[in-house]
Amino acid sequence: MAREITSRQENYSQWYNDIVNKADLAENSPVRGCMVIKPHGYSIWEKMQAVLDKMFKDTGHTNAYFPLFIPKSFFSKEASHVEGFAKECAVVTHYRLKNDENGKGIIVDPDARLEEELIVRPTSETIIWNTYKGWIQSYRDLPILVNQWANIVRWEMRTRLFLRTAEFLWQEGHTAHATKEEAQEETRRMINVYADFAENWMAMPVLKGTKTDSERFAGAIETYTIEALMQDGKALQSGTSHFLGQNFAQAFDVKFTDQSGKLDYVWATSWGVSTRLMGALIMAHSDDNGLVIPPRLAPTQVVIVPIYKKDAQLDQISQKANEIKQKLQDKGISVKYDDRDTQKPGWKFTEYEMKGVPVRLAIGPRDMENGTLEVARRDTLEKDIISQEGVIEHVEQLLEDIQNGIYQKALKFREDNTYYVDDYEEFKTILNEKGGFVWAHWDGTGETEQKIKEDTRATIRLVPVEDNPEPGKCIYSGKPSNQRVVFARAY
RNA sequence: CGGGGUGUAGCGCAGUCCGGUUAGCGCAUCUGCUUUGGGAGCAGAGGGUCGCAAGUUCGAAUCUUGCCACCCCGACCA
Repeated sequence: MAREITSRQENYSQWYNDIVNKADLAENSPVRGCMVIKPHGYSIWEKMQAVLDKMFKDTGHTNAYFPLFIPKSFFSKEASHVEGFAKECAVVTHYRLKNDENGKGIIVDPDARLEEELIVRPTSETIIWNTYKGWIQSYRDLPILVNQWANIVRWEMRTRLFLRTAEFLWQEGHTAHATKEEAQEETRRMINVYADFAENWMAMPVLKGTKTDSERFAGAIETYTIEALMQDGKALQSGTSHFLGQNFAQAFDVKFTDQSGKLDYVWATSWGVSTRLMGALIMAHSDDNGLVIPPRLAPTQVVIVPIYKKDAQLDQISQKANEIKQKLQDKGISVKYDDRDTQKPGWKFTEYEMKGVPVRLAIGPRDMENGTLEVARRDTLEKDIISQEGVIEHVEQLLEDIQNGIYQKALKFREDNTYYVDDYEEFKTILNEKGGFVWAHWDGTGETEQKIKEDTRATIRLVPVEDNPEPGKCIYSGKPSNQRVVFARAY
């Protein structure tokens, strides 16, 4: 069989592209930097959405929707926010096309220039806080706990499917609170929701912490992040939660009267995860045979493939397969019975392997005689012959084992690629030759952070939030350091 | 936006240096027969503005100029 997926060892980024392609997740579109998310890829995203949405609802949030377009003037109201996003905004300047008088086809009508140009949202803080101004007068109006599922546009120079595209899908939570403490608590609550999702659903271990000044969200006081380690030793920021202080309330003049009758600005948070999680999912678990999806996010958890020569055999096998399918579905397991006669069994095996279906059952004439079937697990590629009698319980257990197994595998990988380093030369060597997370002391200055970045291309992924930080000496400057921070090269 | 590379059938490529039959090959597609426990075999068939535009020439996929797109490596970023 021809090897169609480039191995990770040979060319990691080609491997990634091959997985996206062969697993039918997404493809490039005619529009530069934008992607078409294909049905299989979108199904996985929908599973993620469903789980996250429930988690948001369970923590008291409600969905709403704000416009795609933001008046340009809104942007200039929060200084650091503008600075952060200005360079990557798409701008709508006209509202009409017309036929060119010189016969050159459709052109932008120069008479249809917008009085105020519109920004295609790169994030929605400004339009939301402009709106919240009208919603909030009193402490009785607070908190506001709103989330929206939306697309946003950030005009990126270099794009990669899922990891960085000009347009992407995400959710953005935007909350308003009466007190600083409550907003800070919300910020931490949501980063914990993300960590919970990453670990228990995506089976992807993450580190939690805060961002340094240079890596912080434009307009935030504090940014919390979850960072995962990919198989090539690079970190991937997988979700962020921001404590915005009163920055946006001040910019948009959103005040409320508190219980003592005093007027104050409202406290804010925002938090988001995006279709980038798809990239994380791929690079956390997949192998040289294709995608590996954690069972809890797999659109199809079990596929049943019949093997037969004669139609009579197929009828018999189908009866058994449908029976098993029904029983599995009764347990809440999603099952596909693939009885297409247009593809051969071997073809189907490879196909579902590339697409990452966690469990495959195969039933052939021999099985029908023996009362058995073949069960194959995607993560380890192990195959077993089991009795048809115990198949339901076996599959239920197997799905749990796979979910747990790939988490443990990813965790072990992270542990094997985590280093504690106190010597700068060793620090550089590790980042150059191995990658991974490097815990090292840092003097807390932007200068040092910048120098290390120039030297090694590694950035501070996060500053761990620790109760009893261990002080030391900065790996670069030798100056005193409060605690170790986590360095890595990142996506 | 810098450096490198590539645009030829749905996909992957050869042909381009050195211009010259009807532009090929593999995979995929379609038809037929045989097959079916890890991407089946044989036979046949269909499918092309050679990225776009202009130029040189009797003649351009091939040479010249300009443009566009995509990929890889940097800078910037979720």
